[in-house]
Parts: sequence; structure tokens; C-alpha cells
Amino acid sequence: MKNSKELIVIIDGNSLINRAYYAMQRPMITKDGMYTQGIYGFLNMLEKIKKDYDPDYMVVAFDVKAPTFRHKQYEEYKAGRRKMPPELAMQIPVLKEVLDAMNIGMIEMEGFEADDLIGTISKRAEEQDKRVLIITGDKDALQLAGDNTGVLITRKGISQFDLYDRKAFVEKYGFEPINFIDCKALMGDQSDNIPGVPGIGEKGATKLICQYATIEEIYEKIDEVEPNGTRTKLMDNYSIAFMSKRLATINRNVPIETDFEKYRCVEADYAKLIEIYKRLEFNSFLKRLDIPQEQSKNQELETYKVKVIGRDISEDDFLKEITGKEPVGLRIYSDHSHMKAPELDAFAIFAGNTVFCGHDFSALVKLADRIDETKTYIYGHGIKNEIYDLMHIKDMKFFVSFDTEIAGYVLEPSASDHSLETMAAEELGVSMKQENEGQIGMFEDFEESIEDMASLEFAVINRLMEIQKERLKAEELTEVFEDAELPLIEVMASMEKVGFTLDQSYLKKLGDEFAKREAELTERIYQLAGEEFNIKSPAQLGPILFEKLGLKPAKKTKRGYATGAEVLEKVKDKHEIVPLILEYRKLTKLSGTYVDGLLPMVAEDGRIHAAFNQTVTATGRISSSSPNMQNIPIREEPGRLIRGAFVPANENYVLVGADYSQIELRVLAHMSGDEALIDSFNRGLDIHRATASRVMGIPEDEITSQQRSDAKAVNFGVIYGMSSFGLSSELGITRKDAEKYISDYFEKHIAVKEFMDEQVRYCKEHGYVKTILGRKRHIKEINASAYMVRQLGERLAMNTPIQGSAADIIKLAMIRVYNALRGMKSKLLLQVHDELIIETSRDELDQVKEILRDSMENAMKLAVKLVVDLNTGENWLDLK
DNA sequence: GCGAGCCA
DNA sequence: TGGCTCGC
Repeated sequence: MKNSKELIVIIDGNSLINRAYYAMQRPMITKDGMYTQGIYGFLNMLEKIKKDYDPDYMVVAFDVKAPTFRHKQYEEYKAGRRKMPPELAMQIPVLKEVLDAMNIGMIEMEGFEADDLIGTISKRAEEQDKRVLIITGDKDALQLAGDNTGVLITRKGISQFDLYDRKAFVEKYGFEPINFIDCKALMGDQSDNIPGVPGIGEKGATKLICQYATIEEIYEKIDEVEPNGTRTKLMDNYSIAFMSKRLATINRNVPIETDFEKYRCVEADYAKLIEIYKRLEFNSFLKRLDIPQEQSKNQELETYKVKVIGRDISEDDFLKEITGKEPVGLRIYSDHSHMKAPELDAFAIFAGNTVFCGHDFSALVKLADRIDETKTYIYGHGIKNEIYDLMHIKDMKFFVSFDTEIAGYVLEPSASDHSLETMAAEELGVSMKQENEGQIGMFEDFEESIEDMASLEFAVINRLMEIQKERLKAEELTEVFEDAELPLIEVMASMEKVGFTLDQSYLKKLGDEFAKREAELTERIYQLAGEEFNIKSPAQLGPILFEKLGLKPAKKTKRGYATGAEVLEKVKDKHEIVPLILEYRKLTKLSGTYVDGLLPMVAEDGRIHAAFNQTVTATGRISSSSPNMQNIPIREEPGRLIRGAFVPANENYVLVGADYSQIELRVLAHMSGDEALIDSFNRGLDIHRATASRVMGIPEDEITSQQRSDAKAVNFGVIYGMSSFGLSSELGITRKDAEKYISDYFEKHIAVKEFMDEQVRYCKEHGYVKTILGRKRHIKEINASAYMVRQLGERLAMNTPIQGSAADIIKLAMIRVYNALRGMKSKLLLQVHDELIIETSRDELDQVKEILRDSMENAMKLAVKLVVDLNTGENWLDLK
């Protein structure tokens, strides 16, 4: 429906944010305690409106707190309406900031409601021959519908809505929009506390208005009105009806300016908008930002000369060109596949202010040769992928000078996303949206798209690199970046490339056994339940346990009974079925994740090539995915058998595992300088037993295994930042006892207490904490106003230096091990937080053990010795 | 405490 | 999307 008239969209700001707020089931809250779901929902709606209607003008009307003329007429007006919760009220000023940054007009006026402003603007707009679209959650505005004025009423939250113009309104109600006020005068409105005529409801009112149109007309012809009851009610409430009408009538003559040019839609101020979105943690909006050319700082980005190898420059000349001392930028466009050798599409090299693009696989081989021979330093964004690809071409040593993804991570490890697109938008205000995004090589001119993309990517990477280098230096992060993170990239790529052989027939057999036991359990559970049902569904399991079998429900969730392991564990002895369900759960998890999940991940070479990610965790640890090799079961019997499926390449190899003994507690001893802790480690004591002995004042040889395990839980609590609440449920004691336990612990470890307090104090002052290598983690939660959030922040502040420093140490050790193994047959396969797994050639066994012990124990000099336990085995299960 | 992955 | 469970 094309229309030459200009369109003005008028939004009822209060109404819409209110709808948005209540439409969102879960609260959205930023790390520093700002509620955002109202704004979020509002902006989603706004985006949709812009997209669907492409308005020429836009204005958002707000209510002002001051009383309006309606309150003066009728004190009870809007009384009894539930007060806006402070979590929502605080969002309105921020919403206004966002709208301001978007350059969307706003209007509010003392003494008038948003409705009146909307009514007035729409009237003036109609007079100026514009089309109007009113967006609100309030049906009152329907009275404004006209031939050129649409009213869009949100419904069921904000995703659905009804759109009325005059015609649609008449069709639905049977009378003119303007008479909606007469209808309301009769039937009243609870939400606004408009009384209406008692005894006349929606049906009666509609019928009367269809017949008489206005209440004036009704009273004019009151004698005709039927039935008698209705007439009596009307006659008894004459003044109420007219007052109600006055209250319901939108004032369309508010004294406002009528120059709408200031409401004309123009581009947002993206710099401001980005700042606010970052503050509100609206990452999805950030990513979607479509920054126009003239505002995008793209223009500030350099554009480079592009040369296509084989077309603009010969391969030989290209290779000569990149043989300088300067580091070169490298991008490889490939699928980086972990299931087979990666499929290489193209590559781009940035050198001498020129982007060289190549599509020829043989050129890549020569490129690898050249980088290897001349020891050319490379840089890029997420260059692990490039290294991974090149490793398939050639076994070589890489010299990495910079990686913008890793730098972004070191600068802000808790950021959720370090992709080039996001960082370009956040740091440079540059949109990297490309016309042919995601369609490289499928449509359009393949050559041209690679060239454009590479050119833009290098412009962004180069610019980011400049900024990041400064920031790394200013924030004293160069040590962790250069000594740990950069050299680690090649190690990670290598672990991905090498992979871990999976004994598929072993695993299948194990899977069959799981399935057999699963079938037995299923049958028995059905028997005990007296019916067949889906055991995996908490919705079905809940009623069976807690209603049919009469077990006592301990907890409830939103929909039904909680059936988590913690709950079931408590009623384990109450019914035979419960332990079976627990076992069934574990078994299905095992077969789903570790049997059926693992088998399809075996690559063509019979090995599993997991991905290792260096930019995910907030503490500095690395993570693993596809599959996650860091959570393969170990604690319990059937699960740990999975480890038996991970085997060396062939009979010439064995596995060697090397794990740090109590690294986190040793780090704590070192960082806090706690004499008792240091002494225990130096004497080589069982640390949990020693802790129990100190805290309880009992000689070590009298510590029971229960006491030892309690102390172990406390030590864990210290490492993982557990709360007294967490500790109490872990130990099955009351919160009070847990608090007592913790305070006893601190009494005997005063330096640890002081260390913890200092971390919190430092974090409150600086907003971050640091690890041994100077790695930082910003913790916004530390200054949150909400108690729970602040508590969390304090635990993070205490716990991150310990976990993060341990992560630092292991990273240094990995780099040492990897470099020491260079040129040998033995390869580093995995890192599981405090242990390394090496596939070891039997003839290198002694040497590998020596390398591991030396590299790991001397990775860093601490106040306590770093102790490494070595194990050798024919499969991963053997390494215990 | 942090992360990954499966299932409904 | 959230509940659940695995690891450290």
C-alpha cells in the first residue's frame, strides 16, 4: 500500500515501556545492577515499527509526574492503579537517553498526559495532511482513529498487536471511534478508575452507543431508552456519566508547537548509542547496528591497494615482497574443519600497505615455506585458525606478533564476544556488515568479495592493533599477553591438529552396556510407577513421584516440582524408585553426551580434534568444545570407563599424564604468604588433613575421614569462591555451622583472611583484580547495590586471583612443554586445567617425563614448591 | 565459582 | 530457553 502522504509515528512512551517490562518474564539486569528489560522490549518494538512502517517522523510522548487536569476534576482519577515499580521507573530516564542518542523526538508537558499530547499531535498532523500511526498499549487512544490515523494497540506483551484505523474500528465496534469516549463514559474503566454508569457493562454500553452515538443524544432521548432498568440506571447517574466522559476524553488542543520538522527521522548518533548499549549490555543490538557510511568511521579507516596474486602480481614477486622484517597480517579463508583436512578457499596477506590476495592452494604452500624460512612474524584476528590450517600444510614454528582477538580478551576477559565485527563496532564505531556476508564464493564476484573483505578486515585489524597495543601497555598487560597468551596460540592450534585417538569399538561396546542397563532401569521404573512415562521429563516425573507415589516435594519450580539430583538425593531412602531414577539420569547423560555425542566427532583420521578456546573464560582458563574434553567423567565408576576409549595412536605410544598437585591451594599459600599453609606444603603434608587438624585443634593422626572431607570442602570453597550457603549444602550442615566453619578456618589462617579482604578492597577501589602474571578481570558486581550481586562480586574478587594465577602457571608450563617436545614424536594432546596429557612415543618416555616434570615444576617460582604427579598408561583411564 | 552440552 | 550434569 503505497501512499504519497508522509507518515508520523507517535508512541506512548510510558505505556509501551510498561508493556515491555511486564511482557518479559525474566528480569534483565546488568552486572552493575541496572534493570533493563523495559528498555530492551521497547527498543525491540521500535525496531520493528521502523522496519514495518518506515516512518518519516517519529515522536515519543511521556507522562509527567505532576497531576493533570483530570486529577483536578476527579481526585480518584487513576487511583488504585498499581504504582510503577522502582525497577521500571529507573529505566525511563535511560530510555530517554537512548531515544536522544537515536535522535528521536520526545515530548512531555506538565498537566497533560501522554494521551493528550498524542491526540494533539495527531490532530495537527492530520491538518497538515499527514498519515498518523499511534503506538500504545492503552485502548483509550482508539478514540483517535481516523481515515488517516491508525492506532496500534499492543496485545499479549508486545510482540502481537491490533491495528485500527477508522474503518477497522467501525467494523469491530459498530460505531465511530470518537464515540469510544461515550462508550467508556457508560461502562467505565477500572484501570483509570473512571466510574461509568453502575450496572452498565461493555455489552450494554456498546449497544446504546451503536444506537445513539453519544451520551448527549442518549439523555436527549432518554424516554425512548429500553429496557426500563437501563433507563433508570442512566437517569440516576447523569452527572457520573458526563464526568466520566470528560475524564475519558483526550484533549486534542494542548498548546504545543506544531512544527514537526524536529521529529523528522534522521540517523542516530552512533557514538552515543554504542556507549549506552555497551553500558546496558545490549550486545544483540550492538551487533545489529547498521552504521551509515557518513557516520561510520570507515572513512577514517585506510583503504589499501589490493593485488591479486597471479593477476596483478606474480607469485614470485609476491613472495619477495613479503620477505621483510615487518610482521605481516594473515587471513586464511577456509572452513578450518576439524573432521577432515581443512578446505582452503583463499588467503590474504597484509604487507607494505598492500593487501595480497591468493586463491591458489600451491601459493599457500609456498607462503608457508616462506614464512617458515624467513621466520616472518604474523598477526591477525583469531590467528589460531590460520596456524591450524598451515599446520596441515607444513610442520613449522610460528612467530606471532599480535592477535587482536587475544588482545581483546586480555583487555576484557569477561566480554561475551571478541569477534572482529563486535570489536570493530565497539572500539572503532565501524560496521563490518558486508553485502555478501556469509555468501563468499557462492554468489556475485568471488574475487571481488574476498578482496573487499580482506581489505576491510585488515583496515579494522590494523586500527584495532594500534589502539590495543597502547592499552595493553598502559594497563600493564603486556607480560601476560606476550609471555603467556601469544605463545600459547600455536600450542592450542597444535592440540587441535594432533587430536586424540578414540577406540570406537570399545566405546560402542560400552554404549551397548549402558543401553542394556538403561533398559533394565526403565522397565523397573515403569513397574514401580505403575505406568509408562517419560522419565527424562521433569513435567511427567514430578507428578508421579510427588502425587502418585506420595513422596514429599521438597521444592517447586515455576512449572511443577523440582526433580533435580539435590532434591531426589534427599528422598532417596523413601522409595525404591528414586535411586533408580538417579542412576537412569546419569546413564542417559553418559550415553547421550559421551557415547552418542562423541562417536560422530571422530574425524577421518580416527581421532577427535576438539576445539580449544583461549578467549572464553573470565578467569583466564582455557575451555574446550566440540567435544568438551575437559569434562569427560572421572569421579564415578560407569562414567570414568569412557576414558578407556581414549588411547594412543598405536602400540608404539603410551599416554603420560602430568597433574599439578593442589595448584590452587599452593597459589593461595604463595599469594597470601600464609605461614601455616606454606609450612604444610613444604613438609609435604596431606593438605586437607593438615587443614582439618589446624582448624579443629586435633592432632593429624586423629582426624577422621569425615573431618578430612569437611576440610576438603572448605578448601574447595576457598578455591571456587563458594558462599556459606554453598558450603552448607555441600556439607549438609546449617548455614550457621558453615559460617562458623569458615570463621574458624580464617582464625587459623589469618594471612589468607587478610589476602581475601585485600582482594575485595582492591577490587572496590580499582574495579578489577589481578593474577600473578598481571592478568586482570573487571568485576562490576563489586559495587552493585543489590546485596546478593555484591556478595557474588566479592567472591569473584577473592577467587579469580587464585584460579587465574593457576591458569597463568599452567599456560606457561604448556608453552615450555610444547617447545621442549618440538621435533619429537611425542605430542601434547590435552590440558585439563591442572593436568597435561601427552601421547608419548615409548622410546621417548623417560625424556618426556623429564620434560614434563621440569617444565611444569619450574614454570614459575613460588613460595611453595610446585609438585607434579606423573602417570603412564595404555589409555586415559589408566592415568590415575 | 566457571564452562560445555544434551534434552524437552 | 532452562534444567540438569559433567569437569576443574
